[in-house]
Amino acid sequence: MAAGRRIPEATVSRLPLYLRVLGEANGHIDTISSETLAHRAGVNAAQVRKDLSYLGSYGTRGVGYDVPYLIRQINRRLGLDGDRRVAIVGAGNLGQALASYGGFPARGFHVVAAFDADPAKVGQTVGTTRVEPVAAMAEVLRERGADIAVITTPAPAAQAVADTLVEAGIRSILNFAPTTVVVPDHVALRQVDLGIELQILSFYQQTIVTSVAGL
Amino acid sequence: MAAGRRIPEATVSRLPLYLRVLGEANGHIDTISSETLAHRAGVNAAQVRKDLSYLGSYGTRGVGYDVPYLIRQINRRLGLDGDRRVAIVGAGNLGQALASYGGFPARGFHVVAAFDADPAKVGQTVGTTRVEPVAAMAEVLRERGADIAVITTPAPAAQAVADTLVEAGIRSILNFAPTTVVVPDHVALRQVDLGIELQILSFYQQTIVTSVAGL
DNA sequence: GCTTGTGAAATCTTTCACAGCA
DNA sequence: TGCTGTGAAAGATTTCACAAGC
Repeated sequence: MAAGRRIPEATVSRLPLYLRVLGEANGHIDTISSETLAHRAGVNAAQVRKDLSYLGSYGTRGVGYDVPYLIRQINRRLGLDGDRRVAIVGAGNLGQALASYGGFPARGFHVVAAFDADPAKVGQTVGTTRVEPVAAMAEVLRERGADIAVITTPAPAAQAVADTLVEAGIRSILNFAPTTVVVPDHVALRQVDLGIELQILSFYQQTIVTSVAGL
Repeated sequence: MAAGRRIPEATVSRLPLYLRVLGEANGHIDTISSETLAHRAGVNAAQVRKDLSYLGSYGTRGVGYDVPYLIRQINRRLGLDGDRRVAIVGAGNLGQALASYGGFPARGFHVVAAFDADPAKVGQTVGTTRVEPVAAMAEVLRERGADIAVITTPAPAAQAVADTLVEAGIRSILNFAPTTVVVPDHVALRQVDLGIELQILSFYQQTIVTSVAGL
């Protein structure tokens, strides 16, 4: 295979999962086999080897993969080596949960702004930032150089918020509002719907250990 | 194809998405074509037809699918016709966000219990229930007949909580804690990791409109 | 005429199995 | 000897394209 190849989508969706397992192993062990990594990630060892082979030949036969080195390679290939600046729109419970979520800084995601339409919320502190009024969004986003926006507003507000974000130059949006938003083609959008998670869980009443997303 | 067949996993993961689109259309239109449904769900029309064909032949040629009827059929096939009783463990911001999330009752998910280890939180009201102490978990779960548990605790507490839930007879667990928990084979587990969502979003800086989960 | 339902083709993904190297 | 890297086989999923039915 070798380093230059385009990575299949299915592989991309598993790499962050490997990253999590590797992060947990890092410091405890120097080297990890495809077998162990696969077991902890809940997938097949051949799959791990094939997935990693799309990045290049970073393992050592007879030994395994060097943990910190592999972490760096995956991060690099996923474009996660630099830091990302995240803005949260909607300072309700979910917005606050995300703003103060400790796992973000460790992965290079920094919450640089939070917004809310409710004047009572403006000025409050969530995580490490102050809540700003939605009216100031375009200006604040530009000032602080936000890369990614997370929508945690009620459904009726979501589309208008998305429009404003796109106008302000945001290129990646993670939408938690329980409604679909429409964005232009150059914007990456991921819709996270917990209702759907619960429905799928209900359907699979039997052992389906699947890592889906990643709080 | 016809009704009796086993539904492919990929189809199962899309049915709740169709359900959401259909729910939004219901009341506005009587009938929907595979084309329209596909467009709103962000997938291909042939895919919608193939997916729905696993449920049986519920469409009408030249017309489309009857919206309320199709909703009932999908719900029935996913085993979502009855109500589900949900318990939330961890009454922090995320737990509170879920407890008061309006989309749950509409989909038949009722939050019947909430727990927290912090004595200061016990007795508070989240959504429509009172927060109970973690020590009372087994008893309260049985009393209220919870089917599904959602873990929204900090990472270090997650495994112990999962163990208690399993002992108490819970068969489906949705885990939001940023760590993997291990459960016996008869328990359905879904791990939702927002960090992974953000990482994948960062990688696909170009138009990828994907519905993943469902808040 | 319009839209479903579905075999068949094309594509993508996973798994196997083993040669190759430390 | 042990474990990676990878072609090739097997399996799953998606897309095509069109006959069938309203």
